[in-house]
Amino acid sequence: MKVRLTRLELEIMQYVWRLGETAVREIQEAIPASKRPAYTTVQTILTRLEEKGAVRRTRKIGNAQLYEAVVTQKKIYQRLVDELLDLFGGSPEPLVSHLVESGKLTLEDLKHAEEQLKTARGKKGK
Amino acid sequence: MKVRLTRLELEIMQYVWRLGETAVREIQEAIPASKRPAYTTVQTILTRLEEKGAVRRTRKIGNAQLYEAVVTQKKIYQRLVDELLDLFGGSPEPLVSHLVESGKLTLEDLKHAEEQLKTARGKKGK
DNA sequence: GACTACCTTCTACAAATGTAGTAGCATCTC
DNA sequence: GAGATGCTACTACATTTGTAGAAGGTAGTC
Repeated sequence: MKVRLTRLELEIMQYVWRLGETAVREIQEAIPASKRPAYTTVQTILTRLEEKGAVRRTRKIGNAQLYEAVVTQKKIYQRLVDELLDLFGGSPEPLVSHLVESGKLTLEDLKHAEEQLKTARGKKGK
Repeated sequence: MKVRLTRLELEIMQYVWRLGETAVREIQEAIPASKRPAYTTVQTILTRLEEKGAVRRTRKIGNAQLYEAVVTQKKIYQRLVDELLDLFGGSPEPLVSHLVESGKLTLEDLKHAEEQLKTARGKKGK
Protein backbone atom coordinates (compact mmCIF):
# COMPACT_ATOMS: atom_id res chain seq x y z
CA MET A 1 0.00 0.00 0.00
CA LYS A 2 1.58 3.20 -1.15
CA VAL A 3 1.29 5.95 1.38
CA ARG A 4 2.46 9.30 0.20
CA LEU A 5 2.44 11.90 2.93
CA THR A 6 2.55 15.64 2.60
CA ARG A 7 4.67 17.84 4.78
CA LEU A 8 2.00 18.52 7.31
CA GLU A 9 0.84 14.94 7.37
CA LEU A 10 4.38 13.86 8.00
CA GLU A 11 4.66 16.39 10.76
CA ILE A 12 1.55 15.03 12.43
CA MET A 13 2.72 11.48 11.97
CA GLN A 14 5.82 12.32 13.95
CA TYR A 15 3.59 12.91 16.91
CA VAL A 16 1.49 9.86 16.34
CA TRP A 17 4.62 7.76 16.31
CA ARG A 18 6.02 9.48 19.30
CA LEU A 19 2.87 9.50 21.38
CA GLY A 20 1.55 6.08 20.48
CA GLU A 21 -2.18 5.77 20.94
CA THR A 22 -3.25 9.35 21.10
CA ALA A 23 -5.98 11.93 20.61
CA VAL A 24 -6.32 15.03 18.50
CA ARG A 25 -6.01 17.31 21.48
CA GLU A 26 -2.91 15.58 22.67
CA ILE A 27 -1.20 15.96 19.35
CA GLN A 28 -2.24 19.53 18.98
CA GLU A 29 -0.84 20.43 22.35
CA ALA A 30 2.37 18.59 21.71
CA ILE A 31 3.11 20.85 18.78
CA PRO A 32 5.25 23.83 19.71
CA ALA A 33 3.01 26.85 20.17
CA SER A 34 4.90 28.74 17.51
CA LYS A 35 3.70 26.44 14.78
CA ARG A 36 0.61 24.98 16.38
CA PRO A 37 -2.33 24.73 14.00
CA ALA A 38 -5.97 24.97 15.04
CA TYR A 39 -7.50 21.95 16.66
CA THR A 40 -9.67 21.27 13.65
CA THR A 41 -6.68 21.46 11.37
CA VAL A 42 -5.02 18.65 13.23
CA GLN A 43 -8.24 16.78 13.09
CA THR A 44 -8.60 17.24 9.36
CA ILE A 45 -5.11 15.94 8.84
CA LEU A 46 -5.78 12.95 11.03
CA THR A 47 -8.87 12.17 9.02
CA ARG A 48 -6.88 12.35 5.83
CA LEU A 49 -4.22 10.17 7.32
CA GLU A 50 -6.92 7.70 8.20
CA GLU A 51 -8.21 7.73 4.63
CA LYS A 52 -4.71 7.09 3.42
CA GLY A 53 -4.42 4.20 5.80
CA ALA A 54 -1.59 5.74 7.75
CA VAL A 55 -3.44 5.76 11.07
CA ARG A 56 -6.53 4.05 12.44
CA ARG A 57 -9.05 4.72 15.13
CA THR A 58 -8.64 2.56 18.15
CA ARG A 59 -11.06 3.37 20.93
CA LYS A 60 -12.86 6.19 22.56
CA ILE A 61 -12.09 7.72 25.90
CA GLY A 62 -15.07 9.77 26.90
CA ASN A 63 -16.11 11.27 23.64
CA ALA A 64 -12.57 11.61 22.44
CA GLN A 65 -11.42 9.37 19.65
CA LEU A 66 -7.99 7.79 19.93
CA TYR A 67 -5.79 7.03 16.97
CA GLU A 68 -2.66 5.07 16.40
CA ALA A 69 -0.19 4.67 13.57
CA VAL A 70 -0.67 1.91 11.05
CA VAL A 71 2.38 2.56 8.95
CA THR A 72 5.73 2.38 10.66
CA GLN A 73 8.05 5.28 10.81
CA LYS A 74 10.67 3.10 9.32
CA LYS A 75 8.62 2.32 6.27
CA ILE A 76 7.81 5.94 5.62
CA TYR A 77 11.35 7.06 6.13
CA GLN A 78 12.59 4.36 3.88
CA ARG A 79 10.28 5.60 1.18
CA LEU A 80 11.51 9.14 1.62
CA VAL A 81 15.09 8.07 1.39
CA ASP A 82 14.36 5.98 -1.65
CA GLU A 83 12.69 8.88 -3.35
CA LEU A 84 15.57 11.14 -2.65
CA LEU A 85 17.88 8.46 -3.87
CA ASP A 86 16.00 8.23 -7.13
CA LEU A 87 16.56 11.89 -7.60
CA PHE A 88 20.22 11.37 -7.12
CA GLY A 89 20.16 8.88 -9.90
CA GLY A 90 19.73 5.89 -7.66
CA SER A 91 23.23 6.03 -6.34
CA PRO A 92 23.77 6.88 -2.69
CA GLU A 93 27.17 8.33 -3.36
CA PRO A 94 26.09 11.91 -4.19
CA LEU A 95 23.70 11.82 -1.28
CA VAL A 96 26.38 10.83 1.15
CA SER A 97 28.65 13.33 -0.46
CA HIS A 98 26.17 16.07 0.25
CA LEU A 99 25.97 14.96 3.83
CA VAL A 100 29.70 15.16 4.15
CA GLU A 101 29.82 18.56 2.58
CA SER A 102 27.23 20.00 4.85
CA GLY A 103 29.51 18.89 7.62
CA LYS A 104 26.79 16.85 9.20
CA LEU A 105 28.29 13.47 8.74
CA THR A 106 31.04 12.60 11.13
CA LEU A 107 33.67 9.92 10.99
CA GLU A 108 31.82 8.24 13.79
CA ASP A 109 28.68 8.06 11.76
CA LEU A 110 30.63 6.42 9.01
CA LYS A 111 32.27 3.93 11.30
CA HIS A 112 28.92 3.08 12.68
CA ALA A 113 27.47 2.58 9.23
CA GLU A 114 30.36 0.35 8.33
CA GLU A 115 29.69 -1.82 11.31
CA GLN A 116 26.07 -2.04 10.44
CA LEU A 117 26.90 -2.93 6.89
CA LYS A 118 29.21 -5.73 7.92
CA THR A 119 26.68 -7.13 10.33
CA ALA A 120 23.87 -6.95 7.85
CA ARG A 121 25.93 -8.62 5.24
CA GLY A 122 26.51 -11.48 7.59
CA LYS A 123 22.86 -12.41 7.70
CA LYS A 124 22.41 -12.17 3.97
CA GLY A 125 20.88 -8.97 2.61
CA LYS A 126 17.21 -8.32 1.83
CA MET B 1 16.84 33.08 -2.25
CA LYS B 2 14.66 30.21 -1.21
CA VAL B 3 13.63 28.02 -4.08
CA ARG B 4 11.20 25.30 -3.22
CA LEU B 5 10.52 22.99 -6.10
CA THR B 6 7.68 20.55 -6.52
CA ARG B 7 8.13 17.08 -7.86
CA LEU B 8 7.42 17.96 -11.43
CA GLU B 9 9.49 21.08 -11.28
CA LEU B 10 12.37 19.06 -9.94
CA GLU B 11 11.90 16.54 -12.68
CA ILE B 12 12.10 19.26 -15.29
CA MET B 13 15.10 20.82 -13.61
CA GLN B 14 16.94 17.55 -14.00
CA TYR B 15 16.75 18.04 -17.73
CA VAL B 16 17.68 21.68 -17.60
CA TRP B 17 20.78 20.79 -15.64
CA ARG B 18 21.59 17.91 -17.88
CA LEU B 19 20.95 19.68 -21.16
CA GLY B 20 22.38 23.06 -20.31
CA GLU B 21 20.96 25.84 -22.42
CA THR B 22 17.85 24.24 -23.81
CA ALA B 23 14.36 24.67 -25.21
CA VAL B 24 10.94 23.42 -24.22
CA ARG B 25 10.78 20.99 -27.09
CA GLU B 26 14.16 19.57 -26.26
CA ILE B 27 13.22 18.93 -22.69
CA GLN B 28 9.90 17.45 -23.60
CA GLU B 29 11.49 15.01 -26.00
CA ALA B 30 14.16 14.06 -23.55
CA ILE B 31 11.54 12.81 -21.16
CA PRO B 32 10.83 9.10 -21.53
CA ALA B 33 7.70 8.64 -23.60
CA SER B 34 6.04 6.71 -20.79
CA LYS B 35 5.90 9.76 -18.58
CA ARG B 36 6.15 12.51 -21.13
CA PRO B 37 3.79 15.38 -20.44
CA ALA B 38 2.27 17.60 -23.11
CA TYR B 39 4.45 20.26 -24.63
CA THR B 40 2.48 23.00 -22.97
CA THR B 41 2.79 21.32 -19.63
CA VAL B 42 6.54 21.50 -19.84
CA GLN B 43 6.19 25.07 -20.89
CA THR B 44 3.99 25.93 -17.95
CA ILE B 45 6.47 24.40 -15.57
CA LEU B 46 9.34 26.26 -17.15
CA THR B 47 7.44 29.49 -16.73
CA ARG B 48 6.85 28.71 -13.10
CA LEU B 49 10.47 27.84 -12.66
CA GLU B 50 11.34 31.17 -14.19
CA GLU B 51 9.04 32.94 -11.76
CA LYS B 52 10.72 31.13 -8.93
CA GLY B 53 14.09 32.22 -10.21
CA ALA B 54 15.26 28.69 -10.87
CA VAL B 55 15.83 29.20 -14.59
CA ARG B 56 16.17 32.19 -16.86
CA ARG B 57 15.63 32.92 -20.50
CA THR B 58 18.83 33.26 -22.45
CA ARG B 59 18.30 33.80 -26.16
CA LYS B 60 16.06 32.84 -29.00
CA ILE B 61 16.84 30.46 -31.80
CA GLY B 62 14.31 31.02 -34.52
CA ASN B 63 11.20 31.64 -32.54
CA ALA B 64 12.16 29.18 -29.85
CA GLN B 65 13.10 30.48 -26.47
CA LEU B 66 16.10 28.94 -24.76
CA TYR B 67 16.42 28.60 -21.02
CA GLU B 68 19.17 27.76 -18.63
CA ALA B 69 19.40 26.94 -14.95
CA VAL B 70 20.04 29.69 -12.46
CA VAL B 71 20.12 27.58 -9.33
CA THR B 72 22.70 24.86 -9.16
CA GLN B 73 21.80 21.27 -8.80
CA LYS B 74 24.06 21.14 -5.84
CA LYS B 75 22.19 23.87 -4.04
CA ILE B 76 18.84 22.26 -4.61
CA TYR B 77 20.02 18.84 -3.63
CA GLN B 78 21.60 20.21 -0.54
CA ARG B 79 18.30 21.70 0.43
CA LEU B 80 16.51 18.43 -0.15
CA VAL B 81 19.01 16.55 1.93
CA ASP B 82 18.78 19.12 4.68
CA GLU B 83 15.03 18.85 4.73
CA LEU B 84 15.14 15.12 4.94
CA LEU B 85 17.71 15.43 7.65
CA ASP B 86 15.43 17.66 9.64
CA LEU B 87 12.81 15.00 9.48
CA PHE B 88 15.26 12.55 10.86
CA GLY B 89 15.78 14.79 13.79
CA GLY B 90 18.77 16.55 12.34
CA SER B 91 21.06 13.62 12.75
CA PRO B 92 22.38 11.85 9.68
CA GLU B 93 22.74 8.58 11.50
CA PRO B 94 19.20 7.25 10.89
CA LEU B 95 19.41 8.39 7.31
CA VAL B 96 22.61 6.54 6.67
CA SER B 97 21.18 3.64 8.55
CA HIS B 98 18.26 3.49 6.16
CA LEU B 99 20.61 3.56 3.26
CA VAL B 100 22.51 0.65 4.64
CA GLU B 101 19.35 -1.28 5.27
CA SER B 102 18.06 -0.82 1.81
CA GLY B 103 21.30 -2.38 0.74
CA LYS B 104 22.14 0.54 -1.40
CA LEU B 105 25.16 1.74 0.41
CA THR B 106 28.29 -0.21 -0.23
CA LEU B 107 31.51 -0.38 1.68
CA GLU B 108 33.09 1.45 -1.20
CA ASP B 109 30.69 4.29 -0.84
CA LEU B 110 31.63 4.54 2.78
CA LYS B 111 35.33 4.45 2.08
CA HIS B 112 34.86 7.15 -0.43
CA ALA B 113 32.92 9.28 1.99
CA GLU B 114 35.60 8.82 4.56
CA GLU B 115 38.22 10.05 2.18
CA GLN B 116 36.13 13.02 1.33
CA LEU B 117 35.59 13.78 4.95
CA LYS B 118 39.25 13.71 5.73
CA THR B 119 40.08 15.92 2.81
CA ALA B 120 37.38 18.39 3.61
CA ARG B 121 38.46 18.56 7.16
CA GLY B 122 41.91 19.53 6.06
CA LYS B 123 40.72 22.74 4.56
CA LYS B 124 38.65 23.83 7.53
CA GLY B 125 35.05 22.80 7.93
CA LYS B 126 31.72 24.30 6.77
C1' DG C 1 -31.72 17.96 34.25
C1' DA C 2 -29.44 22.21 32.84
C1' DC C 3 -24.67 24.08 31.99
C1' DT C 4 -20.31 23.95 30.46
C1' DA C 5 -16.64 22.22 28.16
C1' DC C 6 -14.97 19.54 24.81
C1' DC C 7 -15.50 16.43 20.66
C1' DT C 8 -16.78 15.20 16.16
C1' DT C 9 -18.56 15.96 11.58
C1' DC C 10 -19.38 18.99 7.75
C1' DT C 11 -18.35 22.43 4.95
C1' DA C 12 -15.42 26.01 2.97
C1' DC C 13 -11.87 28.04 0.70
C1' DA C 14 -7.45 29.99 -0.99
C1' DA C 15 -3.08 28.58 -2.80
C1' DA C 16 -0.28 25.27 -4.94
C1' DT C 17 0.24 21.63 -8.34
C1' DG C 18 -0.31 18.86 -12.40
C1' DT C 19 -2.08 18.98 -16.79
C1' DA C 20 -3.29 20.85 -21.08
C1' DG C 21 -6.23 23.38 -24.76
C1' DT C 22 -6.60 27.53 -27.83
C1' DA C 23 -5.45 31.42 -30.33
C1' DG C 24 -2.40 33.88 -32.57
C1' DC C 25 2.36 35.18 -34.00
C1' DA C 26 6.92 33.87 -36.16
C1' DT C 27 9.42 31.06 -39.49
C1' DC C 28 10.51 28.23 -43.03
C1' DT C 29 9.65 26.32 -47.55
C1' DC C 30 8.24 26.59 -52.08
C1' DG D 1 3.78 35.66 -50.32
C1' DA D 2 0.85 31.79 -49.03
C1' DG D 3 0.61 27.57 -46.54
C1' DA D 4 2.47 24.57 -43.17
C1' DT D 5 4.78 24.09 -38.93
C1' DG D 6 6.03 25.23 -34.64
C1' DC D 7 6.43 28.39 -30.66
C1' DT D 8 4.65 31.51 -27.20
C1' DA D 9 1.16 33.55 -24.23
C1' DC D 10 -3.08 33.07 -22.08
C1' DT D 11 -6.54 30.66 -19.96
C1' DA D 12 -8.67 26.77 -17.70
C1' DC D 13 -9.52 23.44 -14.49
C1' DA D 14 -9.48 19.28 -11.43
C1' DT D 15 -6.81 17.87 -7.32
C1' DT D 16 -4.22 18.31 -3.47
C1' DT D 17 -2.79 20.75 0.51
C1' DG D 18 -3.02 23.78 4.40
C1' DT D 19 -6.14 25.94 7.29
C1' DA D 20 -10.12 26.49 9.89
C1' DG D 21 -15.14 27.92 11.13
C1' DA D 22 -19.89 26.36 12.36
C1' DA D 23 -23.21 23.31 14.05
C1' DG D 24 -24.47 19.96 16.77
C1' DG D 25 -23.57 15.80 19.89
C1' DT D 26 -21.80 13.89 24.57
C1' DA D 27 -20.39 13.80 29.08
C1' DG D 28 -18.97 15.45 33.44
C1' DT D 29 -20.74 18.83 37.16
C1' DC D 30 -23.94 21.14 40.26
